[in-house]
Formats: sequence, C-alpha cells, structure tokens
Amino acid sequence: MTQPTMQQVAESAGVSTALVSLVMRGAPNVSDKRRALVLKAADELGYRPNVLARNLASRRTRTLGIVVNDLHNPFFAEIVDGIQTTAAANDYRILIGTGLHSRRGEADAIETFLQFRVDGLILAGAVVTEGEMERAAKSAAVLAIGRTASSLEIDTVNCDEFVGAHLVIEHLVGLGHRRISHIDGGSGAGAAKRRQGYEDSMREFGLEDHINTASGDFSEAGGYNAADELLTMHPRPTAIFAANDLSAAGALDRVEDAGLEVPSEMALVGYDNTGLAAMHHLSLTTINQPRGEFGRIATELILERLDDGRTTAVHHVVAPTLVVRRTSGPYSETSSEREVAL
Amino acid sequence: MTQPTMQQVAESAGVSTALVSLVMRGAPNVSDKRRALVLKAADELGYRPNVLARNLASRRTRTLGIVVNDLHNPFFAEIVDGIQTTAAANDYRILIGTGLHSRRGEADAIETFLQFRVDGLILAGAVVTEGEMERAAKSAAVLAIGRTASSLEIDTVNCDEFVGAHLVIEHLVGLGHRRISHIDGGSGAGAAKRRQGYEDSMREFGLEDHINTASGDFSEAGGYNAADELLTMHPRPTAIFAANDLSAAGALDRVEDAGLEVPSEMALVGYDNTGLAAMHHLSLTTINQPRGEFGRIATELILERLDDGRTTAVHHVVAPTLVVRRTSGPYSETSSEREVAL
DNA sequence: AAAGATAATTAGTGCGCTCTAATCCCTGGT
DNA sequence: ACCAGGGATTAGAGCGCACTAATTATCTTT
Repeated sequence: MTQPTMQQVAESAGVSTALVSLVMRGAPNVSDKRRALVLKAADELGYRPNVLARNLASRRTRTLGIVVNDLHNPFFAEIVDGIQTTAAANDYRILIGTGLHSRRGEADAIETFLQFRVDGLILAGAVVTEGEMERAAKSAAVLAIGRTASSLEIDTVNCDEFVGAHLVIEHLVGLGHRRISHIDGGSGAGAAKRRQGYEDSMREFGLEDHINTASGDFSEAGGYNAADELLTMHPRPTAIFAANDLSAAGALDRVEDAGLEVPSEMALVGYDNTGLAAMHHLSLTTINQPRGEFGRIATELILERLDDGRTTAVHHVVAPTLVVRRTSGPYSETSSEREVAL
Repeated sequence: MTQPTMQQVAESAGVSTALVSLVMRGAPNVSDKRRALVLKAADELGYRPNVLARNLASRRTRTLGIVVNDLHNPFFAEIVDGIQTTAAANDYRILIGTGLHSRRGEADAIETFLQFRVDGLILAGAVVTEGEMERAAKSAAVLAIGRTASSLEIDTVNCDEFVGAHLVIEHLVGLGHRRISHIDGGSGAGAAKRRQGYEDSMREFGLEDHINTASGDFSEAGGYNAADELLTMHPRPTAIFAANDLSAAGALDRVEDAGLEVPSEMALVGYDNTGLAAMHHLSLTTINQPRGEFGRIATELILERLDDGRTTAVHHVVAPTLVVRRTSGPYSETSSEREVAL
C-alpha cells in the first residue's frame, strides 16, 4: 500500500526532485529529453502525485467543493453536471458532499471541505444560515445557488421565479383561462416567490378577483389534497398552477379521480421540468430552469474570484422558459359547467 | 484568507504544538485544565485543522471516496445515505465523485480520490474495468456495489437478481397468470441476470412455453416500444415483467393507449422500487432493493479492512423484496380475449 | 520525606511536495 | 577564444501537522 514518492522517481530517473516536480506540473522550461525521462520513470514506478503534500506546499488545491442539499433530487444532479464540465475545462476538480437533509449535516459537509482546504465552495440549495456561509467565505470563495446572500464575499446564482410564474399565467391567459388557482409550496425553496409571482401576474392581467391559493408542500400528497380543496369551489378553477412538478402530479391524480378531462376540463401547469414532467405518461406543461447553466455560470463566477482576483459580489439571475406539453390547453366554455363526483 | 495554524494556537494558549495536536485529536492523557485552555484559544482564533497536513503526517485521511455511476439516478442517493450514516457513526467522512457517465470520467474520479489519499473507495454501479479497480486496490481499500470482482483485494455487495426475478414470477403465477412476458434491460446493469432469473423461474413453474422477451434498454421509450411489440402477439400476454421501473412506466403507457385495463386486463411489474413506482399516479408493483442496506453493509465491510485489518475478500449478497401495488392483479379468463385497437 | 511509579508535556524529526534563489550549461556575438 | 545572456537544473527551506522519545510534573507508597 505504500506509494512511490517524487524522491524515488527522481532517483530512478537520475535527476533532482525539483525537476520531477516541474515535469509533474507541466512547467515549460524543461528539456524534452529530461521530461521524457522523468515521465517514463514515473510511469514505471506507478507514481501518483500526493495532492495532500502538493497542496500543503502550494497552498492551493485546485478543487471545488460542492454542497448539495438533496442528492435525491435530480434537479441537483444537472447542476453538478454543469459544474463538473466547466471545472474540468479549467483544470479544476470537484468533490461533492451532502448534509443528509439537515442544516447541521450541511454545516459539517462545509467544514469537511474547508478542512480539505478546497479553493472554492458552491452551495446548491443549501439551507445553512448566512452566518455559516460568511464564516466559510473567510477561508474559501463561496457561491450559493438558489438563495440570496448579502455579504460582499458571497456570489449567488438564481432563477427569476417571478418571470417563471409570469410565463405560466401568460400562457394560461393566452389560452383563454381566467379562473387560475395556485397550489403553493409552503416554506420550500422559491415557493414564496412563485406565489408572489402568481399573484402579481394575475393582477397584471386584471384577474385579481380570481387569485386563489391552496396550500401544498412541494409533495405529491400535498398537491393531491390541495386539488381536492380547489375542486370544491363554485365555480371551480379551469386551470391550476402548481409550485412544482411533484405537487402537479398529485393534483393531476385528484383531477383525474374526479373524472375531469385534462386539459379540456382542467389545465395543469407545474414547475421545474423534472424528469417526471417529461414522462410520456404525465407530459406536464411546466417551467424549465436551465440547470446545467446554473452550474456553468456558478463555476465561472467562482473561478473569477479564484483566478482573476475579483473581490466584489456578483448576483446572477437567469431566466426560466416555458415548456408546453399535454396538460395545458384552451379554455372551453363548458369546461367548468359539468358537475362531477367528488 | 490565511488560516491560523497549530503553532499560533499553541502560542496563544501558552503550550507546545504537540499538546495542541493531542487536544485536537482527542487524546486521553491531557489534563482538563490544559485541554480547556487549548480549546478556548483554538476557538478564539477560529482554528481549523488542516487535513492535508494532518494526513501527510499520519498517512491516514479517515475519508472514504464514493464513486457514483449516475448522480441522476435516485437509486444511488439512497446508497450514499446509507454509506454516510454508517461512516459518520465510525468517525469517517465521505467525499462523492462522479464520472459524467463515462468510463474515462469514472477512472478520473477514482484517480482524484487516490491523489487525495482516501483510505477507502466505494464504487457504486461503477463501469470501470476490473483492471482499474485492482490498480486502485493497491492504494486504498476498494469495494464495489452492484458488480462482481474476482480480485482478493476487492469486496463486493450485490442484490440477488435471481431471487428478485423469482419473486415477480411467483407473484404473478400465484395470481393465475401463465403468459408472462419480459421486457429486458439490454446491456444495462443487472439486466442479464434479471432476464436469466425470469427464464429460470418460468421453467420452474412449468411455463417454459411462455417464455418470451421483448428487448428494451431501461428507458421509458424502450418500454413503450417493447410493450407495443408484445401487444401484437396472439394470444397476447396477460402480464409483463419489466426489467426496471422506468421501462415499466413506458410499457404502462402503451398498454393504456391500447385501451386495456390495468391490472384486470394486463398486469405489470417493474423492478427497483424507484420513487416513480411509489407515485400514486403510477402505483407500480415492483421489486425493492434495500439500498440503504447496501450502503451500510458496504461501509461496514470496508471499515473491516481499514480498522480490523481484514485482508480476504468478502462478497455480500442481499435479498430483494416484492412490493405489491396496483398494477398487478389476478388473471381473469377473459382478459386476453377482448380485441383492442392497436 | 525520599524514592519509585505514573501521568502530563514537549523537543524534534519527517511526511511528500512547491518554490525561491542559486548554479550550471549552452549559445552566439565580437 | 572570451564573456554575456538566457534557458535548464538543483539545493534547500519550509508548508502544518503527527509521532516517538525524552523530559518534567504529579502522585503513591512506605
């Protein structure tokens, strides 16, 4: 298990350890002859640079730590993809950590990364306090995805939830709908903004009288129950805008249980464009957030701090887009007339 | 950005660096007075141990590297949960890496971990060659989940796919089904074994004449197309066993498109018990693999090598269980009689 | 109260590497 | 043939910590 060191490579190649170091780092001023010599020796010995020692000495790790709120949410997987691709292109490596869904666990994950002396830290959907983030920012470049930060040391990347909600309402209004209800996401990430965006947009289209929100919690069951509540209204809404895809799926279940046709008798729009929404079986109209972009932009921003020495905070906001699928369609006069069994 | 070192803590507390080191490691023979003194100084300075230096000196990182095949697959998230919980209980930390779906990327992720000198490496669904794994095993304890390995240096944890397939067939036969077709997973992980298990079990129940497989690829579209093919048979099968949940969902789509009632006219069983299957909307009967258990067992096994000095390989096989939901039901005489539009 | 035993503390070395400054060697101009 | 100039190479000093062996403080025992 004991690994060969630079020293051994140097001896084997008949050069100094300093030269081996230069070769390993791809330094320019090394003769081709020696370079080949060293590389050959390293290869034969199965030499592998010791990052720990390397970075102890250089005080840089060229490593980014990614703290992911929830590994179960494919949402984050795509963000990580974007980060990884961009990081690799810039010769950085990434390490991923997660906090087992707790604020405490997340803080531990951050601590682990800081102990490993990562150069940068990207927090994707993190729930730690801003104080924690600022503390971390003393030791590494910190960027948060999906939340705001007021510190000068912390960059952020966010999606414009207002625009997203507006796209939904605009779409539904364009289809002729007026009684558009919302199933919100409770205290979940972005839920408040989506709800606000819903209300603002309704007013913008002169539909303030039809603003109506049932409370959900981003879960399937929450969506089901919320839809249940909405169906008892007289007249009932002709369209439902759910705060995320999962609750939209739950709502869809309830609506279909009631015997209503989707979208002719009830239009339904979700949010996030998860794999769920794309499934043929559901085919949910929803809002897409450019997740890979999140990762790419986040990485570029953090590298600006690391490599270009930027010291001011940047808050990047990207625009979401509407993805129209089969659960949204034109309003028909009779759609809310028919009595159904509840 | 420059961080306090042990030296500074020692000076501030008026003790030697060696004492600080002992306190930081929680060594026993330190007086309470000094311990408190050091802890206080460390806290005030915001001291954070440098893992790089620590492990350069001790040649241990107490860190496990987890290489995950596909971050998008929630399957792995639960494995990671199990690993993390068990690791934390044993005072190990974990780092996660992924290979961007390529064999090359995976090898890179392994290399990164080895350069960071992780003590152990857990490969979850890895697709790297066994040669790569053996190479890694020279530098760290290696364990593979979901694949076999012949090297003495590599432990494995697997689910018994034969048992899983058998549970499905037993369940369907118990419901009275005889014409049970299979949608396979092509070259995906475990696909071959599930197919073999299907065939073996069918023979066991004397149904060798009804063995019939349509080829899929673990995708929704693959399942849809495979079901399309199965529906053209005369007489058509009364039950379909899909090699994973996603293709089962695709198949379900096709079956419903054809106007068949599920489960009364066509039973459908998936595999993996993903979140998809649990959705109310789908409610798919499927095979559950104890994913958290995978992680727990894997971690325990690797810690045996690390802390107890085990040097022989252990291959652990765990049993899957059947989860009955709404897509499977009793065979009815007339179920395959009705002509449907294809 | 002295001596021996035990507990607490520290000096000092080395882990494997990077980096600065110094040295070496080769080239070309005169 | 000599020296300047510049590219190639190396010696040597840390980076922040753990660990062994040695030292000092504290406690027993008689």
